Amino acid sequence: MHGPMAGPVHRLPVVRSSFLAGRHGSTRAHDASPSAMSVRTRFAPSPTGLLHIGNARAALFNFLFARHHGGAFLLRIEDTDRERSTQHAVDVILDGLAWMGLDADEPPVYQSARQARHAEVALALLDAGHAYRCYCTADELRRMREQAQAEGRAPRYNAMWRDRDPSEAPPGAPYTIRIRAPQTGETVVDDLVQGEVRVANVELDDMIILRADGTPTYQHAVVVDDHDMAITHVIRGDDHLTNSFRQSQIYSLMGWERPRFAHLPLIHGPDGGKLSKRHGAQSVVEFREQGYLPEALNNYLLRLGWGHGDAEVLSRDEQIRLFDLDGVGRSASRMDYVKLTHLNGVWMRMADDDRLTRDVLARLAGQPHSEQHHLTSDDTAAARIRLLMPGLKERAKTLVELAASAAFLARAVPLPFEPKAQALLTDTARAMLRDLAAELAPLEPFNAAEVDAALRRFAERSGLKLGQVAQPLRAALTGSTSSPGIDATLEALGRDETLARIGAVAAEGHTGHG
RNA sequence: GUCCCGUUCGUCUAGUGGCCUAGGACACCGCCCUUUCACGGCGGUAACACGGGUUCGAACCCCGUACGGGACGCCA
Repeated sequence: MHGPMAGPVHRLPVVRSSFLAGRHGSTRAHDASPSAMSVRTRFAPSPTGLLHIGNARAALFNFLFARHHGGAFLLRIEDTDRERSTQHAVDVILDGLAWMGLDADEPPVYQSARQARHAEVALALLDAGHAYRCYCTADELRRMREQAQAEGRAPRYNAMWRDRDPSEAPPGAPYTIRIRAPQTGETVVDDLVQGEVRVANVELDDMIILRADGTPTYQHAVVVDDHDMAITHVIRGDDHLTNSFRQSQIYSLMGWERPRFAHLPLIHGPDGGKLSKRHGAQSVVEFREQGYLPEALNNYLLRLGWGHGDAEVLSRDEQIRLFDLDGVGRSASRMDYVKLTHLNGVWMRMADDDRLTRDVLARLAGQPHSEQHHLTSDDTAAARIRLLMPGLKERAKTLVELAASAAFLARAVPLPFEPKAQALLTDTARAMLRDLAAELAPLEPFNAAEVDAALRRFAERSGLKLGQVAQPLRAALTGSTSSPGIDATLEALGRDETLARIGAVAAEGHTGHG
């Protein structure tokens, strides 16, 4: 029945209805569901060594849609282009998805492993008369397109082998298999985002489904795989909208039920053009390196092109509860790094202090430090950073900023000073700090409350404003003019380190002008 | 070139014929809080692309124009 190429049937495990019945009570019926079947979505990237944020957003929407409807989210690696598809490229995608918290519910499907099945379906179409052999060479096709375009027509295949007898072909000549597409009427796709989109069938030509070397084309492989994986909703980028017309034809020729389609508007750069390197990060690994939290990137990507009332900051649970396709906009949106950064600040403030401390430590360890600024032992630094983290995280918008703001806690005297901090350390300030040290030394316990009380006491006695005491002190202890509250900063540093740092500055002033 | 899609503050959006003298968020400006810097609070500037219809009434419905985007491979 099938041609010689038909190999073993790689039919994927299709969900058993018993498995679905009564699972998680609320698989409520929804307009978007083609039938009573449980929702199954997929993310199908081709491994190019990059997880672009456009793709990441598509993955997120597929994930959220599946979860919202109590269905399954699957992953398929479209690695039919063997040259570009390395294991490393696949790992980049897997890592990125894991970091984003978008785990698939079943093991990933590798498209390259399913070529026999793709060929089997193509041959079935051929046997049924829904497809035919085309003996045109690539060169002929190219000329055909050029001529059509020159005459103001759409660059299409002219169907020259559609009704010719294969015996007219040169013996032994290589051939491709083309679909016998309808030449009249129109193909309609009722897109869940774009609405009803229709195109006249004369605009579509007889596309190739099996190449001369027996491998499937993208359009064909996608349809066969989506069908075998029992995908109910194909949610992908807008750039695939016209593909869905051609893919629809394969579904109807095979007599398969079509999935519902949802085409998401694309993400542009801040200037409205294509997202490119000069705009900033484009891939999720870059965002991770630049100190963004996955919660923030998820939240931002969700709100880019989707809205639900005034909701701005959404946890994963809220996202799942509120997400649906009717909230997706129809126009392209621009990437706004500033807003992403703001959202990252919001999520950092809500983040767990231990987790942030670990990340900061890792970032500090990875950064080269100049030789004259030695680091204290990791344990001491970790304890100080963890203690001050509540104040630190309030002042940073990325993990990179957070690490930079925490660096002073990991350093040993002498500290590097910012120019503004240096300027605060005048001779009078150094003298004042010597007196202050005497006030601080006996504090017991050496905590924020005691430090605060001591500073106020000292300022009043010296006839100084709090700021006149706190700012030079901050400069001496941190090398900078900004930090968390000075009382908390002292507590994090501890008595010994506080006095050592004041001493280093005071002594320097003394020798410098003695 | 052909086909398809889109258009509300600078940006992301709410809005599905009367609730809109168009709401929220980021950014920006001002004030408050304050030991710095942030956070936070209060207030402000700022938009329905344009032109025709339909309707008692239009940001919302229809048509056209302009602008923007996407697709047209033996790539995915």
